[in-house]
Amino acid sequence: MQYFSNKLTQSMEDYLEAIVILTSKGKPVKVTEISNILGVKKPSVTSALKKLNESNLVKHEKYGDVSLTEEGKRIGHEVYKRHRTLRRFLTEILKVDQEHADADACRMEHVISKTSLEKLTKFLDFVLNCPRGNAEWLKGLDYYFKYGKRNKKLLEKCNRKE
Amino acid sequence: MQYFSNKLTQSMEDYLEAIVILTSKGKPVKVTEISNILGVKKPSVTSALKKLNESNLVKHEKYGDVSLTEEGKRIGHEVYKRHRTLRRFLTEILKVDQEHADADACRMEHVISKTSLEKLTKFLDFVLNCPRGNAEWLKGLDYYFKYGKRNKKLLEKCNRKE
DNA sequence: ATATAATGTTAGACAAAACTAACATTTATA
DNA sequence: TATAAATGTTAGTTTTGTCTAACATTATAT
Repeated sequence: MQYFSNKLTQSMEDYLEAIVILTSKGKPVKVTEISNILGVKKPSVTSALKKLNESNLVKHEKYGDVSLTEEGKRIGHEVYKRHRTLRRFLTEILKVDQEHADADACRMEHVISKTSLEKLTKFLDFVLNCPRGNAEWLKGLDYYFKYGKRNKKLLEKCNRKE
Repeated sequence: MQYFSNKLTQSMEDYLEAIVILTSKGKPVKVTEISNILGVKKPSVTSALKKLNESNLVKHEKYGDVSLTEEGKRIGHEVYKRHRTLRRFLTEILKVDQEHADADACRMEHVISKTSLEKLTKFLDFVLNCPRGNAEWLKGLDYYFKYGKRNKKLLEKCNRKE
């Protein structure tokens, strides 16, 4: 039995997330691919895998393929979900380009609290699955991003007495 | 002449930000206070100040008070502004409590890109300085946060043909 | 089947940023 | 003003996570 309560470092979370992503592609996960996806050299990967193996988050034998334990999977997926939520906010609400959105999500995913992430998720649920009112509102936002000022037409609608 | 293009580490940004905040209180800035505000021991502060002094971002002589150079001020204020923007989003849009909002902002401020931050700023400008339409929209969001579902009354309004 | 390429590991160096313990200086106080 | 308390520094250790160089293993291809 082991205690997993000790928080993982950002770096270790990155490794787990990368393995989740690579695993989802169906092919066996190799050190080199992790190295590429994370932009670190291979010895760094070997060393990280050793640690994660000792923490029972990763299964990896010398020269072998890499896979996740149940707990590793759980954490990796969680991190990846944080990533997707943040990226979704950045691209769909803030209209940040893919590049920046991904890079930012990749760093913020390690530091946002559970509390804030839950709220962000709700926020996205609310805004993006809306019958109609918010579509209107989002249109206004798009316009504001594009032209730096409010769309008069939409504005009038808003101001008008109901 | 010196090149400041080399990115500062998160830690060094934290020190500059802390000094900005302490400076704004009017009293001379001491090592101990920086130590308290950042939750590190005093030798860590001394050592950080030494580095920042060498990079011409901080003025600090042995046993003396701490102050910022122009460049240090510039960077420190920038970081602090990022912090405030993020906190504002977390508290005013996501309704995250002060504690979490501050902690999260404190970490995210170092990793969010300029691009995303600018968009976030615009977003807040748009949403929070709105004549009326968005106030309505925000009310809906508040309700959704509170009760986990949409307010029927507000919803009807949204759906109704205009 | 063997040489070569690709892949993976080991060992050891290094940097950042924290820490503790011990010492130095400054400030406050009796 | 002498001494205690508060404040600050130095030296040295530790942790984490990189890296390079050299070596080991596995896969590929003639």
